[in-house]
Amino acid sequence: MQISTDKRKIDQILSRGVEDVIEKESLKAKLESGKQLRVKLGFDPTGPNIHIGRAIVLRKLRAFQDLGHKVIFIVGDFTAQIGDPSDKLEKRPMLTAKQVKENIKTYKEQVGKIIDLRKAEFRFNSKWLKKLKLAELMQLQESFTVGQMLARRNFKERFEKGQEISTREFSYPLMQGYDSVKVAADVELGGFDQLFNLTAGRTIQQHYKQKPQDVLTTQMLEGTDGRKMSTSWGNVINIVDNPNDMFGKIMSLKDELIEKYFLLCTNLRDGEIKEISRDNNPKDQKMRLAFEIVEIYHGKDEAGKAKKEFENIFSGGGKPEEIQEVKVSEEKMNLIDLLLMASLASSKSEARRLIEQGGVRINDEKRTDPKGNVEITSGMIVQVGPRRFAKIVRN
RNA sequence: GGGCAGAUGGCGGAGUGGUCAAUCGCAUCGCGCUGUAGACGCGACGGCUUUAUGCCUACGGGGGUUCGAAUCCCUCUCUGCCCA
Repeated sequence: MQISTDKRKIDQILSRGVEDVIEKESLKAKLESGKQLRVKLGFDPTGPNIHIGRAIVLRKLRAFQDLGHKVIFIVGDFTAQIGDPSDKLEKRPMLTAKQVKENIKTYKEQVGKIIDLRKAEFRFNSKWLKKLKLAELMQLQESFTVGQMLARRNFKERFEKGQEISTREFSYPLMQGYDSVKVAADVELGGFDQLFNLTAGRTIQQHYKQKPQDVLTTQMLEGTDGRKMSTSWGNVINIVDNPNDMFGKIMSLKDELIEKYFLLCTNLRDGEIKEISRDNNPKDQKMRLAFEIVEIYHGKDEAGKAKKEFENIFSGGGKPEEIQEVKVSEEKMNLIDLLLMASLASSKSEARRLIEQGGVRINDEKRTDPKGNVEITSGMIVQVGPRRFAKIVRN
């Protein structure tokens, strides 16, 4: 495989969406040398889905691959169980083997949406970490002191706040570093929150008489509401989200984040992004952004459809093309029960509240009587709020 | 091993014997407005019903005191800090 040393591409790799490079000169020289590099990236499958925040670094990995370098993707199936303390200001729970297995199911497929797996190494770190003997682990532990560990910001904060830190959490960076040794990485990528783990890899490689890897960290992407992107916050855009959801979530993005999303999540050139943000109001910028991102993961056709759907429902107040159908056998039903049956409310109290607050419509007609009965006709549309629909089908 | 502090709703965090289904903030949901599911404003936000000064469940688990406990006592579990 021919290695590209195109200066502009290298420059782009080292700058766009990049937070920090250690050591920049070294990495630049390596890239320009024309030698094939071993570029490592690892994800712990702590959840079943990869979101577009994590995709940033995957896309960066892809950029290395496009230059002809060897890409090594590591699934942290073992480390996921240990729990990476990096991004948490609280203790990270350990996952069970079963949970991890469940999460891994579609991982390869998701990663394959971004990098070319045929040319990549795809590895599981349980393969070597599981076999690690206690004596070996101790040797590994010898490479770090408690002081060094506590220098890390989130450990320090937790320590000072009097929150717990288990020594198990100290082992995490050691294992990640050991991965680097095992795959003999020249470069490791990661989100900026991974900085400590990544540089730990350098220390550990040297401990094992390898040359320390260079480290490239990418910028972190906030979730749609401006807070850290996190599944538990519900502000996450997953790369497997269906086109309509993905489009809609991007439209709900905080205005201040538009340009950042363009830079980190799309392939548009820097200049083009500047033009878009100069010439359009935030809504239209977001329409474009949403289109670009959906296109990356679902293709142009789907992106076009999602755009239309969005305009139809939200700009036009229409209904979606596909509405979930609910089968009903009664001729007449209490409105509350109908909402429950259609999963448009999770309890009777909630259903009642929705009705009283004027959020419920049947065939576009507002219903405000919580005790009211509804004549069931096949094909009738029950709507809650602006965007939740169900189609009733008699059987 | 000893001492001290703590465990409250999805999260943070008030509340120290009745007026507590529990102030407030975040998140969520509805309505209005609009540039959209953005921003802003208003409202709701445990469940159930006979919608009521109604019933049930809930303030880490169990037991007790009391007419009455998230609040007091005992005990268990978990966590933090300090001493050894």
